Amino acid sequence: MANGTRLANTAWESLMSAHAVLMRQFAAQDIWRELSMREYDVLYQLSKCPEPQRIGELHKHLLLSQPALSRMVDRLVERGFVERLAAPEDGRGVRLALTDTGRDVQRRIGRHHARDVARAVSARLDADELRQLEAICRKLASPEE
Amino acid sequence: MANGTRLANTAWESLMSAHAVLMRQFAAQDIWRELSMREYDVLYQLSKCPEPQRIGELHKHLLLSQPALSRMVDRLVERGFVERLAAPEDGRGVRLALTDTGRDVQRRIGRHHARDVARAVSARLDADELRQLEAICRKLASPEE
DNA sequence: GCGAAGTATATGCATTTGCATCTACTTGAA
DNA sequence: TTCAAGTAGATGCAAATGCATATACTTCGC
Repeated sequence: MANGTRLANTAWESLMSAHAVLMRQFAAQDIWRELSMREYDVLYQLSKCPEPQRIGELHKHLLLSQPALSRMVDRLVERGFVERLAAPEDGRGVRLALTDTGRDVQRRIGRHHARDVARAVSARLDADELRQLEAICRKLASPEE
Repeated sequence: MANGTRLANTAWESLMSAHAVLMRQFAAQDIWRELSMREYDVLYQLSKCPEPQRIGELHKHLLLSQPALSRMVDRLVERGFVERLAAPEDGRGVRLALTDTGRDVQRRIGRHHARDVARAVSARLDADELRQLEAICRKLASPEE
């Protein structure tokens, strides 16, 4: 294996590993009664957009198949957290918006989760490292040049 | 939200996002015919240990519930990639080992996957950034001090 | 405009997952 | 020893997931 390949793979593996360790730690917290982590993820993504968001757009940010997301939205709608709206320019499309209840739940759980994230991450990295990590991950997530 | 909290959360979110973007990209590759990514992950973890590994140990490195892992092992055993061995000092325990076939499959797919990882990651980060990322993620994955 | 090809989302169905619980074994204290 | 409490892993069952495909719309070349 070429050295560049090894370096890239080692870095990726350590990222995967950090992801797994922390996800496991967050999942163990007792804040996921009302919403599973995946459901929270959907509500969180929606909470970030001022405008109702297209399902396809939402899908890009989640590790779920499109049909699984479609059905997850079914459930969230049924539970009154999300509503489906028609897309103005595309008759096939659907836009999703948080309901007031949905926004409340997201905020409440988000507050606890953010605290857990800050605790876990800040216990291991200092501010400089956090800034470096963010910059590097931002590049990693950017479209390939 | 305190600044430290925000910084930590922003960094974590960018890591999540990088993880999602790249996982999606890797999943789209046409190399997962014989093994799903999750199955590959199990075989890969096993391939790293010279000794047969305990299920509980394996479980720590995977984002799967214990029962889901137990059944995944069932399937991998049935397909001839893994074998279950008794644990020498614990009658409840099970140790897992790759079969020769399992090792072959893991290596074959691993070769392709490593190439994809190197391509994707190296297109976005230079060697210095890779080393920083690895160091930081290693700290992140370390047990809390 | 019109039909073929393309895209956004939904649905049918088999498989996989997680939660609760069970079994079998180990440990530790009296 | 013996037995209560603890741990490793397996199993029953309902719910969530992915794959293939259907449906409803849009777009593009003619």
